[in-house]
Amino acid sequence: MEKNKKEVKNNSTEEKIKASARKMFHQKGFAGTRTRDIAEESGINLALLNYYFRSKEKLFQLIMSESLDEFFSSLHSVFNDPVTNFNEKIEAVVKNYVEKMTENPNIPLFILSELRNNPDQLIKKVNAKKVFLQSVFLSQLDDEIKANRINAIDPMHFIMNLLGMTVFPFVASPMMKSIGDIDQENFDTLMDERKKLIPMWIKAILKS
Amino acid sequence: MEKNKKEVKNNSTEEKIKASARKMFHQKGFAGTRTRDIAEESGINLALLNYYFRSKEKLFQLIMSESLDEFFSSLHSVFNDPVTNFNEKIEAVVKNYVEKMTENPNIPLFILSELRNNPDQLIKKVNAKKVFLQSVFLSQLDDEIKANRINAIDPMHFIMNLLGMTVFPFVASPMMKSIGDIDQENFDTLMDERKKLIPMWIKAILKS
DNA sequence: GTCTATATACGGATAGAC
DNA sequence: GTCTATCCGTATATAGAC
Repeated sequence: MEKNKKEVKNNSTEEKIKASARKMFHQKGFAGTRTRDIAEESGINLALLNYYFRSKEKLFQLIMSESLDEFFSSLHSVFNDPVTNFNEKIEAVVKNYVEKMTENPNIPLFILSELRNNPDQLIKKVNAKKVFLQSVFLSQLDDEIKANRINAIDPMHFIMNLLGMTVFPFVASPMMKSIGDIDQENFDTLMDERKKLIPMWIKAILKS
Repeated sequence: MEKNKKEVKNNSTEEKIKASARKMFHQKGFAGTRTRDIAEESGINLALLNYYFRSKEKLFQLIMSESLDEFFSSLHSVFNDPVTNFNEKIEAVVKNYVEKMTENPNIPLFILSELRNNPDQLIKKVNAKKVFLQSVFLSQLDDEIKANRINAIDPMHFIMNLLGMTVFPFVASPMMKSIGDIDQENFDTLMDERKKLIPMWIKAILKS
């Protein structure tokens, strides 16, 4: 079978380095990762890292940028999908994130801890208003409140609850496993359950 | 006025170094902090850091250990307080953590990101079963469920919701501020509101 | 494009004077 | 106890051969 561009790209040296860099940075952060680790991990020579990406810093920026995209683009597209309704959007966000983070559990903590010292990266990268404040989702939340005569909720409280319930367990997974005395398999099962439960709970909160 | 031991201790060189180390480690983590930064921050000489604490690693372990204590001891004592009831415990935990993290916003992300590579620190330090699994609080949760004939909830889901709603906004504060286009003052106001709201929402979830 | 060897800088830690 | 000066290992980055 002939290889398409994507497949070729994935096998190139450049992509191998990027894949290893992603893995290491996600695991240990910028300061905790050595370029030698990345080189070793990808089986290439250290000099090639600088040949392709110029510096550790530049390579990191690339990974960070892509990670932010991956994390926020799905939020943006779900929240602004014109065809789905309110409930469907909540279900989609939760399912989407739980599955993504089960697959790649280190992304959220990576983003949050690196953002701590460089919050500007996010501001430059993500149009906050379009992602959430002016999203289709938010007007649907408004409609929901009016239609069902339920108490208004500050959108920020709403999103904190939604992301808190969905993302926090992954950010805190070692702590959760320790507190609950459970292993990775138990943890994943719980997260799978939450795909159904969180949307339910979110609705219960709205009605309270 | 005569100074007591605590005050003297707080002014000592040793304590000044510890205070700066705490600040820097909380902000930038172990790998991101240079011993020179700590020395400069505290106005003391770099050599004194090693004189008092032997090594960066040892100093870090000390800070980490104290931070874990601070974070979990309150959880433990609230959850095992024999005189408070179920609702009071929830209110106490939320109030306690919101106030603590408003005062010192970097602690939770510090703990979580450092724990990522050394989960054992937590296991050694915190008796998971006593903090939560065998706590007075958990038996009260059981009673609550039976008495009110509400649906059972896995305790792990419960604690994930409680801590997720309470802790996550602080862990993700740069992201929350960006998404909501708010400043520190707005953020603190929201967090203050959550002291009342989260216990309410937690109850709504239980009844759902 | 890929390698080996190396320049250069940085960070943790200590020796030794005061 | 506190300082200055310095050692030494380590990490990033580059020069230059192939």
